[in-house]
Amino acid sequence: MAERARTATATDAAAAPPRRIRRGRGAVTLAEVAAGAGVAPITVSRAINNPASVSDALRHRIEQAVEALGYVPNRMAGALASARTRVIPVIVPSLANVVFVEVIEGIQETLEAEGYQMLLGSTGYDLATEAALATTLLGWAPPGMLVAGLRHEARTTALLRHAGIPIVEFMETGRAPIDMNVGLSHVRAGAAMAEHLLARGYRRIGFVGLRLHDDYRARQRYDGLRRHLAGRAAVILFDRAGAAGQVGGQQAGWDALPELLAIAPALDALFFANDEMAVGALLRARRDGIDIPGRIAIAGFNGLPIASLTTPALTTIVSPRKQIGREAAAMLLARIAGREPTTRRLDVGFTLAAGGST
Amino acid sequence: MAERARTATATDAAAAPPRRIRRGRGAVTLAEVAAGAGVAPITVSRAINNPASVSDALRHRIEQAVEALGYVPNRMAGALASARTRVIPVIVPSLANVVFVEVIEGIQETLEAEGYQMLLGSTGYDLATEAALATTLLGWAPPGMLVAGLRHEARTTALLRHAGIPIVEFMETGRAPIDMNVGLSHVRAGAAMAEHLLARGYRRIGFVGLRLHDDYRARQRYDGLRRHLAGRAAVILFDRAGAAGQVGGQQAGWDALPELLAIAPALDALFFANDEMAVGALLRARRDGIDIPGRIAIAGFNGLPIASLTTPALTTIVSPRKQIGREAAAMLLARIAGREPTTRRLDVGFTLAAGGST
DNA sequence: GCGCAAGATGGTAGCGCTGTCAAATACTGG
DNA sequence: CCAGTATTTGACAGCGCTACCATCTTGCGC
Repeated sequence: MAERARTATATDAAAAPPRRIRRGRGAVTLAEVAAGAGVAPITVSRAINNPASVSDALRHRIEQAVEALGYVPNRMAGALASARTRVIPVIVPSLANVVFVEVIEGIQETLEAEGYQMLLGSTGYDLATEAALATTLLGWAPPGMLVAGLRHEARTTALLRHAGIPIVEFMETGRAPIDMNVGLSHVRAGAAMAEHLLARGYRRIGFVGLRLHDDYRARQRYDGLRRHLAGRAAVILFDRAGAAGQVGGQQAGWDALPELLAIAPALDALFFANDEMAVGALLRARRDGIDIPGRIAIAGFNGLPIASLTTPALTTIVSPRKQIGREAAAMLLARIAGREPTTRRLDVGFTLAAGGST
Repeated sequence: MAERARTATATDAAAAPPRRIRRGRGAVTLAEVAAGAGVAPITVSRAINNPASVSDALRHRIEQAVEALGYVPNRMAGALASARTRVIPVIVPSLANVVFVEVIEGIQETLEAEGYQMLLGSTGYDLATEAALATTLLGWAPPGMLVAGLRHEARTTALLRHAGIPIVEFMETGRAPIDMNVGLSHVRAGAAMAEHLLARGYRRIGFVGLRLHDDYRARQRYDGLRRHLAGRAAVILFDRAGAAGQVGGQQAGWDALPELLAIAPALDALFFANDEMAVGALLRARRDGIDIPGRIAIAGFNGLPIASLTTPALTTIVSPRKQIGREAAAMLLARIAGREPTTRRLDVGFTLAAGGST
């Protein structure tokens, strides 16, 4: 401080410039703690970030000063100075969808264990929003980043590719990830359900989704279903309208069931884009006295806990959502730590849980 | 840059100190953009943060340079220099609980509209974790903070109270908030359900929750129930064990129903801590052929969409979750902007949705 | 008791950006 | 064409912290 002042004075000669007062937010700074403890600022920094490198006596004195003054380290200053942050942005389409929430929990759990913090952003299934979000979040100079999905605007891909940090795209597997990828093949999941429905004798199958342009993973399941059934069973796609950012929900399934039965009475099975819709349909069938699977079979996707509690139990495909989150975070942390993860492309797979609904 | 070098040389005389090289993360900086566009750094800063204050020609040139170099502003440097962040931390107990997710959506929506970013932290219903989280998050020098609940450790309360920023505690109403408060009275909600059950003729009522020490809001509903029923009906509390951080779930309700009927066969109504548990119980009743409400009545809390789709429809108390989020965020933003919100204590109320389950 | 290694502490200079004020330029009316 | 004002641009310092290196203690072997 004194040094700085001297230099300034020398520069301005005897001008004695009016000392400008521009305080930060008035919070206690590390320098004040240092003054309080009678040590240099750098020592306080060390005592906080690497306690072992400071003698017991000093560390104790510093801790007392920290306590007494209520010092809270300014992470931004620290991050700026060290060019290191422990904040990792996570971009997902929506929080309204339990599926992402569970993945996030897996991520959170893993990041937290390593002392990292998650910065969450949601796009509402809009790729332009995603691009903007990616830019903003990169501005926090994160050591890595987690993004749901492999589909992005070109500029988002370019931005992330050139950010020079490890990136994990999670949820679905596919070709050409930006960097790393964890998920499952939704196309194969659709095919697996096709095989199941085929085996149980269904031949006129409807796929029911909401806003499939947004929910392109559901669309991939449909593609897998359709291709697998080609020539062996009839498939109809019902891509229903809905509010933006909303790709499921029990109400949607509840509403869909009677409408579809009216439009396409010959259908013998319905594969819903997700369990919530399927459960909605099951509940509707229960209320309206529609026999499941006698009148029509119902299947879902995700393997939510409720799927096994309905009567009949819902046939669904169980995705290891929490595992996706854990693996994605672990892979990222490995790379951040300079280690190479076991693999950069991980397919966590899925299992089909056959219930009484098909 | 040149200025700085000159000063240094003057100080060290002709020592020609070995120019120390400590680059940041190698990202493009504002200074480089400025050089590219042939303007001063501050002008680039202005062009980005307040485009109107720069002439069209320059702005255009700068935009091109930004584009060409792929410049992403370093938010931390900006925040440090201006002592202003647009990141607002939100602390919730858990993301596994839809209820908080919906509140978060309301918050997110409102913050985003004003150009603020949400930094999410979850405590796993642990107050010590909450304290640690609050400290960490304050380190980002946020302009305000949102915290779920009114119960904290003393040090958390002290920390937040002295942080000198507006704080909103949301979810429940109660006395002595740190600063502002938005929510509903869970005690009154419990009383409202008591009144409803009484009106329908139930006199032996069980309250079923999971880890009520963690889920103290559910406990408040129980307290409201118990007090309202005192002398008019018998009340039993079932505080069931469960995994940490987990205070609901359909499975829990599914498991509870037969156990409680076995333990306390004389009960004529069950008020579950939340709709998920209640729905689990309804599904179990459906599978086991237990008549609802004939054998026993079932009620829940939250007003999740599924409550109206079950057969019979679930009697529940609808909490305006998204509204809580919106109001909390709005209140905070008002204070941040220096305006005084209409009120610092907002009770958003609730409504009882009577279904066939009671 | 001395030389030297290891450990503890401190001085200095930025990290990349913006607030403040000053200078330069453009614009207006007479 | 010029003073006077409004607008645009720039120089400078510093936000709070940590990397880097220098310095000062210690402890230890001989």
